[in-house]
Amino acid sequence: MEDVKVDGRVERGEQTRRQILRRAAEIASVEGLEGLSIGRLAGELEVSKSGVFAHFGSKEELQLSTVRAAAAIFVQQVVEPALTEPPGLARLERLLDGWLAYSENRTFPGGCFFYAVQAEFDARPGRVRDAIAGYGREWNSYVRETVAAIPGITDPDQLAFELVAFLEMANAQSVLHDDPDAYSRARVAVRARLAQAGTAASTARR
Amino acid sequence: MEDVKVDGRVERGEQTRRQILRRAAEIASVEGLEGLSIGRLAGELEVSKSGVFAHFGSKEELQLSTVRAAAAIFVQQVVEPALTEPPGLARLERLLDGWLAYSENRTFPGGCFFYAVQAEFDARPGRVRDAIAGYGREWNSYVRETVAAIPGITDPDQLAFELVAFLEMANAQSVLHDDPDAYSRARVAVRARLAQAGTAASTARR
DNA sequence: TAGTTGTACGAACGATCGTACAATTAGTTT
DNA sequence: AAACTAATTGTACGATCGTTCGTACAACTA
Repeated sequence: MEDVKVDGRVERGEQTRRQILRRAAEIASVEGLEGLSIGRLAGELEVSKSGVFAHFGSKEELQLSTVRAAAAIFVQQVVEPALTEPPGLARLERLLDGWLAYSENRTFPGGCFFYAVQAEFDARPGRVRDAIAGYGREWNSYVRETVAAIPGITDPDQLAFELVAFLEMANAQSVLHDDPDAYSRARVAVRARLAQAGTAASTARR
Repeated sequence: MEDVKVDGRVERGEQTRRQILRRAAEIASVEGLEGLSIGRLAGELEVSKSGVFAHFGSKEELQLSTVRAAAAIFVQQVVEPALTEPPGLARLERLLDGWLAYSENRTFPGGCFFYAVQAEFDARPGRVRDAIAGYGREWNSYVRETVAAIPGITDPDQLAFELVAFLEMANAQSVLHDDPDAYSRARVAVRARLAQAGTAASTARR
């Protein structure tokens, strides 16, 4: 085994850091990354304000670390389960179902973390926006490639655009209007769209 | 003519108020309704902080007024042009095109005002959220009814959900990634989905 | 002309923001 | 046990937040 940390001090520090970031991601999914305040975070976690601050050195770094932490949770919750399926339609369906479950289960109390912070930072320049946009591109291209691995798909870019649109719409409607039906509408939309793409593919194959 | 305001004082006040709200809606589309600060607004408009404050009495009231002002602009920009078309497919297409133009033209510098503030307030209770949710419901039901007015449409709720999803996705992608192609993808998606609904309708009619 | 109303202003309020720095505690190494 | 190191704390700072207050002045009414 490598990387065995025997130093109890840094061990404790890393645990504190993890707790901070977990709570930070929860708060940010509801109040946004600007709504995140170091003082409030410290109060809720019952640690000192300077203790929280020392872990990151600046508010921007706290925001960036929060985004990274949320991305790790997203990958674990949505992307990794889909990787157990073989490439193709099965993996795509698992991916989309996983996303809807991730949103519906309120992995983050405010619904999808990235929906919230994307809308918050999409129009203001800076490192936080760049990080969010980077993860967004990664997610888009992962969906596109998963779609493209299905035989007979003609326009994976277009199809990925539409599928992701259904997911985000479900999240938005559910959180804003407390409407659980949004998810079933998204599932209906996904199923119909994939069926359409499937028949188009088999028609083109003739 | 009714409502003739001859009082130059309130006339001047209303004009100031309009200027404040126009700028407030612009700022909020980029920085959010919480990013709106009375001091900053006063600074940019070169009026006093207390002058701005006096118009609304509280920050929450300023936010509510800003939402109402943005809604009026939205209606004028998107809803009203569609009303010149007769109910049916023509009106729906005009409505969706109008929405995409409203977003693409950056009527608000941060893209669609309601996309921004919806994501900001969707998970926190209060009067601002209620107002935003109310306008969201109005918009959804207006799209649904416009869809339902097309002969042969079977599930207007589902179709409206999908169409609005394409619009919001285009706005989100365009603003975050500076990707103008997002709008053409949305237009492709809308056209294909309407064609699909149309053929389903004519098939069912046989 | 005298009195009243409405808008805008400047100054100040307590609270909270992010940040800085020295002191302290806990754990590791000699 | 002493020296050292890393995590955490307490105190303090300047800036900005929303809000309150008394005032100035223009515009209306009588």
